[in-house]
Amino acid sequence: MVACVNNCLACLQKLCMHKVPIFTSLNQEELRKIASLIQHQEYQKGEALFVEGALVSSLIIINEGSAKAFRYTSEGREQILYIFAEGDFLGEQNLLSNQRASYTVEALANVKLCLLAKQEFQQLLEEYPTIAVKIIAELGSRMTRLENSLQSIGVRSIDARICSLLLDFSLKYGKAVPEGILLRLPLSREGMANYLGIARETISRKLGQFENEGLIRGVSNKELLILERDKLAALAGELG
Amino acid sequence: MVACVNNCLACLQKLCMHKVPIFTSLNQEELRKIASLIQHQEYQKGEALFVEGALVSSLIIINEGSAKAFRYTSEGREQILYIFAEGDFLGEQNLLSNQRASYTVEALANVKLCLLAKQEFQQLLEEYPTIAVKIIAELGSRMTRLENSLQSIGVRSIDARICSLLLDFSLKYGKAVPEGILLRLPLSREGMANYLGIARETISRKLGQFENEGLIRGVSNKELLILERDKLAALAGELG
DNA sequence: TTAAAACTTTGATTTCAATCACATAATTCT
DNA sequence: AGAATTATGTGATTGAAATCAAAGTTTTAA
Repeated sequence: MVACVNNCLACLQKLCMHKVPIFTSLNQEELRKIASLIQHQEYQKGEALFVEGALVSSLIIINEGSAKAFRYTSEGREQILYIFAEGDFLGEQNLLSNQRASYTVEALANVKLCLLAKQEFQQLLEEYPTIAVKIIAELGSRMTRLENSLQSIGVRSIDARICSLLLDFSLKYGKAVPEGILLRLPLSREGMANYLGIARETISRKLGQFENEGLIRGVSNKELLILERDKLAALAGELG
Repeated sequence: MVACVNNCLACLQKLCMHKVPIFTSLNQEELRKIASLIQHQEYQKGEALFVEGALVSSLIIINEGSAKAFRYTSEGREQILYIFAEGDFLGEQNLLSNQRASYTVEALANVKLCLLAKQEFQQLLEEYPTIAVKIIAELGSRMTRLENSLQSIGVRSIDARICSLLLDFSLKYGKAVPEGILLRLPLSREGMANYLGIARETISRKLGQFENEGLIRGVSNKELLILERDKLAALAGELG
């Protein structure tokens, strides 16, 4: 018996539920129950998980990979609103208030998703009210992130905004190495430009400038090394 | 008896609870119960309801007046994040996830507040789980608004951003009059500049330009008339 | 493996809003 | 009311990033 339970636990560890904070209040028994309700899907890089205006019918949890959420501005530029990574969930708005998706979400790399159907999700909320509180908390922190973006996009100095972005990425995608922080960029130059609302060429130039100043070093196109984290933070204005 | 109930109902109408969507699922009996828990406060124009970093101990509902939420950018500029109006609530993050306030909130005019203490609020959530769902829904729509701001601030054309702002304001603060929409601005020129992340002088110039073009007419310093809503919307890029 | 397509860098030029400086208007205070 | 303070408007100048243009580079696909 014990062996079996251990076995099951081991198998649960691999599931998205363990990566997502909204389920942390549940015990093993409950998690197992939910696990049986979860569906899986995979998308290739570049595919849309859903598009603006869609009615999303499941809670989507990212189990592997990452995705960007964006809309088009009136100028036709793509404005990126969020980068979702492993453990993030999305689609909750559509499930709880019946709104249509307010942005398109597209895979930045191949992604594996865990899906929880609307009905099951709503039932779950009734059964475990603590989940609702967790969701409110998570939405709160997501709002804080959005507020940060809004603030940093409101900063006029583009240098500061780019530094903020690099530091942001370093927290999520960086690995400490002897020389500094090695960073695998989730976005292309164009993507970063769209995230910050600036021109692609400007990112290139600024990154080049930072490299000349010895703050960073380009390793490959998609990887860079942060050499002087502190100076970068100072440039960013200690915003985070 | 009936008279008494009517009386009580009449009195309830005046309370903030009726202005705030999170309580709409409750019946009269329940509302009355909550009403007894509510405290009142008033702030003068310019006073801070709370400052960034504070531990807010109540759910705050705006019963009259309006307030701005802002932070300082690394450049020392005030970046406005939200304008709260009658019926909006705030402070829920601090109550549910014990975070400190991530912005300062300051009265734009004299405001009357209804306060619901943390304990009572949490108890309420347990008693009426539907309130949690309402809150999630409301947070969702607030996020949508933030996303809109983020998108519109990401729009490079400043004309478009100003038009968006005017149209936004017209929905909340505008009255239809024969000539168009009469708008009492909740923010000064400087405030608008801080909301959009641009210079005060630029707002002045653009507003002047729009007036020359016949899109708007300045009535007084704080009031303006939108003459050509459609053209304004076209300039805004139909964003809303 | 090469060809094509997509992405990136770099340079030259232009544009538009920030800044500076000051005049004018509107509020607030006593 | 009148002075003081604060907010707003306008012109001149500057500067930084957008745009345009074109050459490299990397990735993808055939």
